[in-house]
Amino acid sequence: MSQHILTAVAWPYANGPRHIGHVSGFGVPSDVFSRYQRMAGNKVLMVSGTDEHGTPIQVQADKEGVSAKELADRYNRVIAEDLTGLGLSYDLFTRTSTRNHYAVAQEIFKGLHDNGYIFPRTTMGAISPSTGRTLPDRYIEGTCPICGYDGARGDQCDNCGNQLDPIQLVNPKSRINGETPVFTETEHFMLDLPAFAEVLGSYLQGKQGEWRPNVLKFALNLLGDLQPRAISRDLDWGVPIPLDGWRDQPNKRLYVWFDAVVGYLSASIEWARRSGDPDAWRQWWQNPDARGYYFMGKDNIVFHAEIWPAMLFGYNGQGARDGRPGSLGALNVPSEVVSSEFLTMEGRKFSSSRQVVIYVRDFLARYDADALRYYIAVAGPENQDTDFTWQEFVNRNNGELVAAWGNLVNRSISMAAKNIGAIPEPGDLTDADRALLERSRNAFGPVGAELTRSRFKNAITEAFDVVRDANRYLAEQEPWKLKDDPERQKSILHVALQVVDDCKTMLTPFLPGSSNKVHAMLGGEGVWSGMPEMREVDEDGGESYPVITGSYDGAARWEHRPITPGTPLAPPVPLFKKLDPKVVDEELARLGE
RNA sequence: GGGGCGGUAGCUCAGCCGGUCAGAGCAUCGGACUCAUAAUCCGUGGGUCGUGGGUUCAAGUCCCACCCGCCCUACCA
Repeated sequence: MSQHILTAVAWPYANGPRHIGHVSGFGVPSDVFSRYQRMAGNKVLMVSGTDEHGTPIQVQADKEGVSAKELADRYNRVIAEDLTGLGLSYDLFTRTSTRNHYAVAQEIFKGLHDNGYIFPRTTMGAISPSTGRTLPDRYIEGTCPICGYDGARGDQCDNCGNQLDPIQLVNPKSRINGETPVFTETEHFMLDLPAFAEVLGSYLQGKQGEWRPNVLKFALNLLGDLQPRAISRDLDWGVPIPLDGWRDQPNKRLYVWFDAVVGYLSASIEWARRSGDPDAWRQWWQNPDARGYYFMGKDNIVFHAEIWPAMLFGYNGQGARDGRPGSLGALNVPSEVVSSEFLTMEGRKFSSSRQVVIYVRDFLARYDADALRYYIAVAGPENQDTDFTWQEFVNRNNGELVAAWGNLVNRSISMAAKNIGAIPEPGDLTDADRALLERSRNAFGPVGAELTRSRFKNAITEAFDVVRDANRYLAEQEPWKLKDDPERQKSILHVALQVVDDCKTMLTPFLPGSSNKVHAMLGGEGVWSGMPEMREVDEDGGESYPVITGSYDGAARWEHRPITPGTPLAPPVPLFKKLDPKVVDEELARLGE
């Protein structure tokens, strides 16, 4: 049964290039999932984009002497290029600075406001005197009033660990430019999260046994202490507040997190419009049978398991104050929130400033996308923090990707091409032949089941078990010794090629680029698994910007597919590059300290 | 300070509701093979499952405390 599946991928923040830790959290897992779901026959809509508003981008732009928009333009493009290079199959990867996004974010705000879930409140805020902008707590530092440590930040003292308010700091200073912040009354809008305690509670309870326990436990725990949360800031870079008297205020904008989570919806709407059917998004957002899967790193659980559902409930009129759905109609809340843990780099936290980092761009300049995808799938932070080391990367690449899978493909096709020149016709099959064929064919079920549950490590490990069995089969059958028994040799090679084809199919979600190569090497025609492309678009003739999109309805299906004897075979080219162990030292030398 | 997650062989990691759970891959060592990017295949050593208590007939697997690492900590005051 075909199902509509929304793959909502966390929006990378456009204040700089993204590193491999970022894409290990949201990028690769969401793409593996989406590719599998498409192969399984479901209608996938995979959306994301760059998150471009907020103070950190403004601060970075000020530092570089450019406007926030210019900075966002630059990194939007860089990030889009990188994600395309990784082969992430977005149906639409857009950005939050589009007119469409502004309109949709404002619509959600209005819907929540109309239903009474947003209210104003006067608070004390720190303002930068030179810019008039909100100075976020963590950009203020001073002397800790509790322990006297003089590098305390406005939100917390790193020395004594106490949580602070910036107004408590002795001698507060802006970390941006050293000026003394002014504490002044300012009016902001608050989202009334307590009004959703009940509906969120039953929503989350209903996910028991379905979501990863760490996500659910975390979200349930937050329920105990829901407080109204500010959804506006004193800043000129962001989405204006769509209320009379506020709309035109130059220094009031929606808090970046509020508009960012709306991006899933606005991107879906943008996608629909570009696809020629402006209402197509409704199939993923309003069809009760549709499912929405959200992928992110663990730092984002609160927004996806708590706040975004609350916003949707409020928009639908399903909180404590009831209400009615906004003009878009009632919207689906997330079916599942899939969170990754964190990747560390050679035992340390990623840090751009300390050069403890490898950017996606730099990685792809030297290594293949599938090599990184493989590493993240098999050794990434799926259930706990994991460590990326160059040694481990080289080991995995050379010992597993190249030596096990790449070599199986190469030796099988090579022998068949050399001896027969085509996919051979099998003769009578032995027990060993049938055992391997069944083993391979029967793997689709369990591997697919793991993929459905987002258990990617288990899935790829089980697929690789088949690869190992195939290598063992060849070692036992020794087809290279059967020059005087060509019929038996043909049968063996037929079996080997069939299993290579099965493995290629099962590895497609993880390794789409190399699977396409195997498809072609085995004489397959047409597109096997579609790859993303960047395209320049605009809004009604406005400024153009890049998006990632693509046609992913290739031939790939999640099923055993009989190979066709007689299909001509050419000598194969190696699937993957074997890495010189020296790259470990070279890469380590690039890291800071 | 509060909440959460993790600490399992040299390395990277699997181990849902307690009872073949002490595992996989790589690395080491020994052997086989040569079709293949010196790849593959077979065999082998190695861990008191962070520490200390407790519950139980039985605990990496549950409870408590502690140590270490990581994530979150809005609003208000």
